[in-house]
Amino acid sequence: MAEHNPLTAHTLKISCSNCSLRELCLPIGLNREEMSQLDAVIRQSRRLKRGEYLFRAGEAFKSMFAIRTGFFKTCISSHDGREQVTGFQMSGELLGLDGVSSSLHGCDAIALEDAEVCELPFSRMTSLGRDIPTLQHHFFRLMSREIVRDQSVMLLLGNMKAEERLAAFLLNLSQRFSARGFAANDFILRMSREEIGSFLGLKLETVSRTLSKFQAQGWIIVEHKHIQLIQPENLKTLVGGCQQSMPIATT
Amino acid sequence: MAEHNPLTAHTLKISCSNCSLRELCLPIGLNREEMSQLDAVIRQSRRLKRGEYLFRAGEAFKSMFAIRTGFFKTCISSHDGREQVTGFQMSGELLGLDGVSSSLHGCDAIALEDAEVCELPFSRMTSLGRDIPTLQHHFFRLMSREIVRDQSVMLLLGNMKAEERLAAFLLNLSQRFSARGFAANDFILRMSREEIGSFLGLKLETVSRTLSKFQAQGWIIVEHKHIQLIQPENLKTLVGGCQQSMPIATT
DNA sequence: CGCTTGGTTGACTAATCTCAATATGGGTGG
DNA sequence: CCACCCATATTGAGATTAGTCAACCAAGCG
Repeated sequence: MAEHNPLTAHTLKISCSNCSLRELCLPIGLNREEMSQLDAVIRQSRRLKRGEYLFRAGEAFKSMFAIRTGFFKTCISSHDGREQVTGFQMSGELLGLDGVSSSLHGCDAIALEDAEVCELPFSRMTSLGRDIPTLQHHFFRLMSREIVRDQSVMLLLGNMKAEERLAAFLLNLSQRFSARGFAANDFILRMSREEIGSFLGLKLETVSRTLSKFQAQGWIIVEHKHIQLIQPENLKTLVGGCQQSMPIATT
Repeated sequence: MAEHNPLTAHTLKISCSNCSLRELCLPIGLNREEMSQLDAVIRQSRRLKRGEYLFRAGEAFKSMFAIRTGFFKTCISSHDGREQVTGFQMSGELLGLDGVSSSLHGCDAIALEDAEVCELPFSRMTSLGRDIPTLQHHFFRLMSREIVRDQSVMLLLGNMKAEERLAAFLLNLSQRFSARGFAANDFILRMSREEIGSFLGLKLETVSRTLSKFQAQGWIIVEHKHIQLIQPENLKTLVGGCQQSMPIATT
């Protein structure tokens, strides 16, 4: 599956030693001096317990957050209480990019399990970006990647049927877990059926039914939140046709 | 309707004299010297005829484009030919922000009427951004605003019914026309029913039927592409509950 | 160990899609 | 300038999908 999968969140490649993700620095080619400047800007990590808010829609935006460990959801809510989950984020991904536009956070970010994040103060990052062009460019790319991701979700929500959405969702998680060195075909869902449904534009019953259907077909095994992909190729066939056809650079 | 309406595209506030949108420069407070630097970077405008592609998904990304006149759609297509319109852009708005992430354009941009755009070479804009912090910051805001817009569309596609989507769509157009000094309640649609449907995640027949229903209720008058909002307040009530509840800064 | 929350399943309903027939208008070429 | 044609839009009827409501079950937690 391509890296810019419909559901992939922006991958963080700027983290540094403070975040114990030092290796991810190399791709953007910072030298030792620049690395230490970056280290100086990144604040010590913050711990959250399951269910805790990292930030809420409407709060002042000062920082982005890089996830070291844990699993998050972001969501926006409408006046009458409907909630739309806009994404699920895991370690190595970045939260809060939407806050830049208005200096207010545009969504809630909630930990779905105990988590640890690094805070990246935005103004210090941008001024550092002026000294380190590769860093600045990298930031633009991260934001742009989020736009691309969102548009793929629009494709999903606008064009795909329930089964296709679920299949795309499972394959996306699979791909992201495997990119982090976890098993691609055997993982634990961190979110409820309702949250999956909200993200995919489906009701929780439909999510549940569709998972059962996949299981009945022998494609997956569902044990509560424990999912095993037995025939991921069938899921891929299902999604195949409705994926984005754009040539993708794997940068 | 709030400025960060579900469907509002990023508004361009960086244009300058080359684009004959000089007044829009002031909000970000560039001085005379900075303005002329910006002018030097912006390329002469390019004209497109209706139906022409400004860029295509997969093409090398070198520039963003500011729309001077005309009306565009952006869309992504899936392997099996389904097309998702991801947005409609009008004068003063910016196209191409999604190309930064992979150095390839992520969508097609097609003129829905004869149009004129300014080209903003990306690398020159970013290096200028390093000299002019306000400009750099403004770019981050524009990209972030696009993320916020996309997420509102996700809310729309994930949670709203056909009537709510159409109402939100009409009100959004109304608000954007009026922001440009055109009539808020009397305008011409530049796009087909099918394109509206693709954007809203509906079939063209549903779009047509829903418009007819609004007309039967006396809320609007539909004459082909000519739309008049007679009772916009009823449309607002319809959308009211499902709008984003986030406190919005009007910056 | 019972309670609460989350998940599954079934029967029914409502919304939207699909297919099809029919209009309508704009554009083009004679 | 007009007539024709094609693309676009409207409307209807029936099929299909997903949503709703409700019952039941299982798990985790105090």
